[in-house]
Amino acid sequence: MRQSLLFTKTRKDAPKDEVSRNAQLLIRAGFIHKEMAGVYSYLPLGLRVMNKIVQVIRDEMNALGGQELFLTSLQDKKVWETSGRWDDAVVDNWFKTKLKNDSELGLGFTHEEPLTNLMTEYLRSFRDLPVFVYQFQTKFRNEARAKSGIMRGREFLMKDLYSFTRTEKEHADFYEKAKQGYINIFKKIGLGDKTYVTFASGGSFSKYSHEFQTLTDAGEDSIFVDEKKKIAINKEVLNDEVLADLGVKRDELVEKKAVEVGNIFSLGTKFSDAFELKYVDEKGEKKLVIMGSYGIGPGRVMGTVAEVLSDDKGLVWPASIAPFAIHLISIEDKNGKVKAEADKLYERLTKKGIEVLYDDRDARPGEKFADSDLIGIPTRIVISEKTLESDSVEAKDRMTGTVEMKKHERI
RNA sequence: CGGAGCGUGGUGUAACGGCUAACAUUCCUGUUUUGGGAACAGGCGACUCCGGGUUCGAAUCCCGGCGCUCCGACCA
Repeated sequence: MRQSLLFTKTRKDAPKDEVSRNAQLLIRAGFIHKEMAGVYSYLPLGLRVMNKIVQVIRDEMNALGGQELFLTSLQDKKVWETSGRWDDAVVDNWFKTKLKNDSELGLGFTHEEPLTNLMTEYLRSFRDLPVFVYQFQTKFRNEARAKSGIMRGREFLMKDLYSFTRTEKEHADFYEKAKQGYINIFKKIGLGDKTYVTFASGGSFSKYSHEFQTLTDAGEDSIFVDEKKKIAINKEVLNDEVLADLGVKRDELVEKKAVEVGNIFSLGTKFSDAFELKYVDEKGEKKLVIMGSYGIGPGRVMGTVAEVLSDDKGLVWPASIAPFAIHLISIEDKNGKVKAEADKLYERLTKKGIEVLYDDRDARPGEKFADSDLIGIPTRIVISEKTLESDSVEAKDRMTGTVEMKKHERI
């Protein structure tokens, strides 16, 4: 797209009411807009990144056999009373509202209840299982304190997948596949090196759950990392028993700050029991479905990338989730020759399906370069009088800073 | 929810209880300029978060709200 048409502007200064690096950079570069504490709108550049992240996740969920659906935000009180989670004493971060006739509704903070309830209508036989469904949905959580920019908001997008299986074995197999899928996702998104599969509290149906923790001081969790084994233990569950289970030694672990970018969790029969989600097995017996839940917050992932991969000049997006592949910058001359060439190149690349942000603005080079560094598109291509002399363009890698002159036809 | 700090043009800041609320930046007009946020000239833009109070006089002091940030608590 032509940058002259992009309605957002970059800023030199971050707003003073944002301290977190992710919010400062994303706001300065025009990716997000703060509506109120913990509530951010996504602007065109930010939405592009968000959609890229969503697509990486979606591909992996589909590869796991996931079927995408879209549940509602408005939640029926009765459904939640079935599991006992309507009560504010049990769940303290509900947003609740009312219909005109005074009946109460909630805004979903997760979706185990409505989905389990929905499934009772479709699951009958062992032949109907296993089933894996997922969605990208806005979650609402009335956090006592929002913080860290888009890392912990009151309204945020979440990918949540739920597994419905027949046996513990079937569940465990899928759980492992899902874990691997998550590892793939964070690798593709560019957080692989810094993201650790972390053992965390498992609840009543399994000993452990697994969190995907990305190392950053901006995180709010403390984890103990075993760098050799590439695993970690959440501080909350660190004890001798866990160390023995995992075969790691306390003195080989290093405590680090991290942010939880995903987690996977065995639910056992907690919800299927509450909703009587049963199937008939081969022998004609009714059995409870075994469930699991698997979450990733794309917004939090975006914030984490902004925290972890940025530098003092601005954002640095990995190619897989960058808003555009190429930032084309023209440094114009007097006779309009550069502009004509830049226009041509832009059209050519765009026709090939390459995503290009074309800085065609009537601005000085310094401003264009500064904006380009701030926005953080992986490859910057400069076309100017100078490059035209050698019939080439200059390509610069945002992450490494490597500059290369490329002959025009090679582009 | 407990504690701390802060609310002044779009943004970042300044202003002793006293003149028309100042500066920078952004934005608009024009001239000029074009490889790292150029220069010059002119211009737009603020009931100083809201409501009370003290005072001859409040951005400034007091009280009450609301909002934002940070620390803690919380956090499938």
